[in-house]
Amino acid sequence: MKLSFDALKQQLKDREISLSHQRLKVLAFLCRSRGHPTADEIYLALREEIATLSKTTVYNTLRVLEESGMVQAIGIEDHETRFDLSPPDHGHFKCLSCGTVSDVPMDIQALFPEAMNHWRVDETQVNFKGICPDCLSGEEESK
Amino acid sequence: MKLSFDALKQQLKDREISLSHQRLKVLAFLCRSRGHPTADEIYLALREEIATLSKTTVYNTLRVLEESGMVQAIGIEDHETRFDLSPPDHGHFKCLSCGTVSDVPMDIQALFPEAMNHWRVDETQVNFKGICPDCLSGEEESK
DNA sequence: TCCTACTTTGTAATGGTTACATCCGAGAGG
DNA sequence: CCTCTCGGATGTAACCATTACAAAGTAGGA
Repeated sequence: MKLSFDALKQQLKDREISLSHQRLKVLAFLCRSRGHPTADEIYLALREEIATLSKTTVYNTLRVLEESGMVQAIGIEDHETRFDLSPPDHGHFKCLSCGTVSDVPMDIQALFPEAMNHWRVDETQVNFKGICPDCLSGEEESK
Repeated sequence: MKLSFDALKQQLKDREISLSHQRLKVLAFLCRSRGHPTADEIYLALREEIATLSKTTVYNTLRVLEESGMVQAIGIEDHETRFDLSPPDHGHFKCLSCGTVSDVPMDIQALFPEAMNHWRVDETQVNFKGICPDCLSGEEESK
């Protein structure tokens, strides 16, 4: 369900964000990344491609992408922000056992109560925590 | 819709958590607090009553209360955890203008997709961000 | 009173994130 | 080519909420 890299490049152009080498790399990594990487994971992975990459650049880039609406910061964890490229039409589930963060398909746009129509909602996040099927079956086996 | 302080004290007893002076004070503060205070706000407020209060104690207490299920940690902000005493039958809304965090009544228990019945869900959080009515009307006036 | 376990306290460390000063590199204009 | 300019990239240092740890206090039981 991810957008293609070329489509993302076009989005950058449309928003008049210059397509620097580093920004394209961060975007490409988010594009091919299955999970929801942290800033540090992005930094460590891209460092192999760009030896001079700075962590500040990763944070700067993520902030630019977030402000432009192309990337969403997920606050499902206590001391780490994860980043998601997908359009915000789903929730997130964090497994407390293995730590994986998965997508949960659902219509999060329809959640805000209509009765509160005097509020302007810019962003909606739905976060679940629990145990994923893999870890659940593992627990049963170990009994 | 908050629980009474006495009911909370009884909950502590039921869970075999000793009712130390500091823990009762933290609980009482959460009880009479309208908003969703941060650990630091709790610390600063209670410091006037307990001069020797340590920040570590506040964090320890909040962790005990959270693990017992009496308090919920809200991760709606980037670098600050807020704490909520109320039962988890509502979402939260953070105003990006004034920073207030409000309750949003809704049935968050029914959110998880039935199709994912192999997942064990322990916790659900729904976080909205946007502009509250007060700030919206303020913006209009300033035009 | 002594013993033991639990709680509180204060300080030091941790670690993700940001501020800031500096450096680089591409494009504009000469 | 040269130089000027400006946005982006870099690295270091700082920030700050949170946690680890060790020491000191406290309550209850024998």
